[in-house]
Amino acid sequence: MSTVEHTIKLYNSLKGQKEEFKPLHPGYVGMYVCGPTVYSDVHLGNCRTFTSFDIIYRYLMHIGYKVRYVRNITDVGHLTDEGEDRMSKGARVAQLEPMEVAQKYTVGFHDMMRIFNTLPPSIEPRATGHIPEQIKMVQDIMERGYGYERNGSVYFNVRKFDQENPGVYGNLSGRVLDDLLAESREGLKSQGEKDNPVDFAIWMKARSGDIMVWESPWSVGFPGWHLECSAMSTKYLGQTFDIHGGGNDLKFPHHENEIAQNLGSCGCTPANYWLHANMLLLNGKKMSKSDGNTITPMELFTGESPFVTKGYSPMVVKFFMLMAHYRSTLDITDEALQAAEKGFRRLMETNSILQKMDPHTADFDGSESDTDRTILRLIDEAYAGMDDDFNTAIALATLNELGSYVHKLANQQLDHTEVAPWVLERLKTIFNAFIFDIFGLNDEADGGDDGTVDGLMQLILDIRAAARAQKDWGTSDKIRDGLAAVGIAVKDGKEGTNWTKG
RNA sequence: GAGCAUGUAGUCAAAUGGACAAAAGGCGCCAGAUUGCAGAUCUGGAGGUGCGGGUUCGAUUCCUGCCAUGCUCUCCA
Repeated sequence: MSTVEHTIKLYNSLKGQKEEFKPLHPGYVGMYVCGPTVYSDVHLGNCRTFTSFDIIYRYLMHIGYKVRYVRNITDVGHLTDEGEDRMSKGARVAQLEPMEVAQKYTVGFHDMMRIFNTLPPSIEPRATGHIPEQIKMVQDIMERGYGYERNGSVYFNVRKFDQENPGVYGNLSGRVLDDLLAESREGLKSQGEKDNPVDFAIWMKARSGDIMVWESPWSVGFPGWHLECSAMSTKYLGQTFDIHGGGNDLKFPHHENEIAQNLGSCGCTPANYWLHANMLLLNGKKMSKSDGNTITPMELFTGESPFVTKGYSPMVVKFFMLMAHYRSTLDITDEALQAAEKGFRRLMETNSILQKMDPHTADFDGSESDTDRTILRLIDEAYAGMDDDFNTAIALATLNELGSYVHKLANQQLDHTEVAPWVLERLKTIFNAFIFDIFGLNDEADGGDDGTVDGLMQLILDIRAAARAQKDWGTSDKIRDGLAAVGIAVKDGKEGTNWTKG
């Protein structure tokens, strides 16, 4: 039984267009997202990808889906440009056990995901914990004739796969196999033991010095990089599932090879919908360690970077990400972050004003005003934005428009009777839902306070109000300036005096 | 070198084959209201579809060339 009333449209990379989302089982969604390779600190770009999919996860749940969200940890098999396992290399460099490296960066990754207030996935499987499943998949692929062994390593026969499944390989990334073959023809001489340069390893025989190795029917070795996602998505979501996500840069070859492996092992397409989050830029350029155009999440938070004039809190960074659509590149600039900081604070304050409002039931005449209709229309627009490929930019813009009604009410520029009690209640519910449940923001300003500060502030502001009543501006301003010095902003309004921290 | 994307005010960014009041929204800027002042808030305003060609009654949107930027591939597991 499905209770989901929303029709979601999402951009399917497989088709290159938006289409209506139809889950395999009504009311349920299976979603797999390629997680990090834990051999170094998490990259800011990864934070965007996982934040984007966290919001997709949250939204699907919000509208009533039961979602199983699987996001893996890759801790073996992903090789560096020099052909060394990334985990092993990390271990060698730091003189640690590979599992120590994996543990260190997995913990760091989890910490960062918590800092960004993302929900943990339903299942977070590790590649090293699924070696038997991966070996089984290699066997299945070989049985179906798409794998061949060379000196203890096993390769996936891309050309044969393409001949028997025309149009599949390259479809996701918009590549033509013949072009790939032609391009790599020059490299024929150095293709090693592969029959064809486009073939890829699904099992690698260990070389001397490799430390992360397992027994297999072919050799002591380790699984190929792309295999773990195929094996683990199959294990936890089934041979065919709804959504597969990841960063845009994984489209080729990683996701293309994943599809080939799944089809090659069981003859079935893995995911119906492929979603790809786009890249983060820094000052209009790609982030790159080699030319110094890069910033880590921690540097962004602390402000210890030449690219920012100050630190920006995790929620500000997250809010900044929400201002763009997940499928667009997003350019990080100091100015844009400052804008996001103000926008975020404003939205949170608007919400806190809204949540304190009482509906005016006493003098409500039961009619529906133009304001009511506008508010309801804007709420629908916010949902319509999210329904249309999770467009957080539209949802956010709509919340801002709704916010101006909140302030008009608070300033008595709009009469309370203009908003029906039930409309106000709905507005309050929707604001909380979008900000906290869907976007996963949190109010950093009121964290960890037991009410002492509230009490103190009340006392101080009472004293100041008394001074102001006497037109004692000296005392009034001394209090305001003193509080400003410790980071508390005092704002006088029609309804009395407000204060905010930060 | 190849494939695929993207290019929207000062800035980040959304949307759209048209007309409407009107190409969202955030930040910045200007003016007014409010205020003891400041802030916040409200109202109003200035400012934009990279360059050229094509399709169309009409193009920011579709096609195409150029330029710029990005991703992937070009060596390999």
